[in-house]
Amino acid sequence: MKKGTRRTPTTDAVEIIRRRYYEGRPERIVGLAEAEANDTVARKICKLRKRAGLTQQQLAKRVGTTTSVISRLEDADYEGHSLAMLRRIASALNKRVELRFVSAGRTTKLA
Amino acid sequence: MKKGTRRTPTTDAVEIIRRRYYEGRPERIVGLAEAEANDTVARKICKLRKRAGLTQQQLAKRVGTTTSVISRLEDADYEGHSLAMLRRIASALNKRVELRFVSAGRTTKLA
DNA sequence: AGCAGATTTCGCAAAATTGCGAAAGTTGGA
DNA sequence: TCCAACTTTCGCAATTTTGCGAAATCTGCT
Repeated sequence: MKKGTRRTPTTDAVEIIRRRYYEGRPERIVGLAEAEANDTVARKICKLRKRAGLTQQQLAKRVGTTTSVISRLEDADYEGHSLAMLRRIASALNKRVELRFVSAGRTTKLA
Repeated sequence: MKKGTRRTPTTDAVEIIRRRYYEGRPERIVGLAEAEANDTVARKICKLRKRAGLTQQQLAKRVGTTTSVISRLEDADYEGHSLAMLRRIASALNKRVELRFVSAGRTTKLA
């Protein structure tokens, strides 16, 4: 990569698109980020809990909180998940949170 | 799985261990969760940013925040990452956050 | 219908994270 | 060494998430 005078020149397609769409418009990024299905995290927690054969109350006890909190976390509209809480839940189920930044659009395949 | 009278009986090793160690001791779980290398998330962000050839300031602009915030997120000792912020960062780099709850200890293999 | 267990919703206080600017500290090159 | 760019640290306000209990809903079963 050459050190650009103004800015690193790019031949990267996604980078070009990004510049067109988001540069100088942080709101868009924030919006995008929010919009992107958190939904999934909520469902994951829910499925995980059910798969473990636990009620919200039982999970709450293990996590060290209450049912209302668990319920909130499992709510598809909830957006406020913190890594800390996700980890607590994972630990309570003998799991571990794995985080990955993958190229937009692409879905990671597991072996 | 049979429906247990009191509680679902288990032959699952990790589940047995979990019961011995954590049941009724939510503090332990919280502790474990905190201890578990957040470190990694910080490094991921840092590497990701550098790989994209950006300075903290440039990333900050894209994300819609300041350098001090980025610096904090990249600090290995920082534990307060929120999914919302991680997503904003991912979006700013044309990526997406993928979250997974994997069995403790096991490392996921990619295809 | 009536009951017991499970989940959701409401409200508010406490705690934690983000926002932001300024100052201090680092790093690399001229 | 000096300079410019980059990163880290500090403090505090603003916003957000968690904690928690009570009441309202929902579900499945008899």
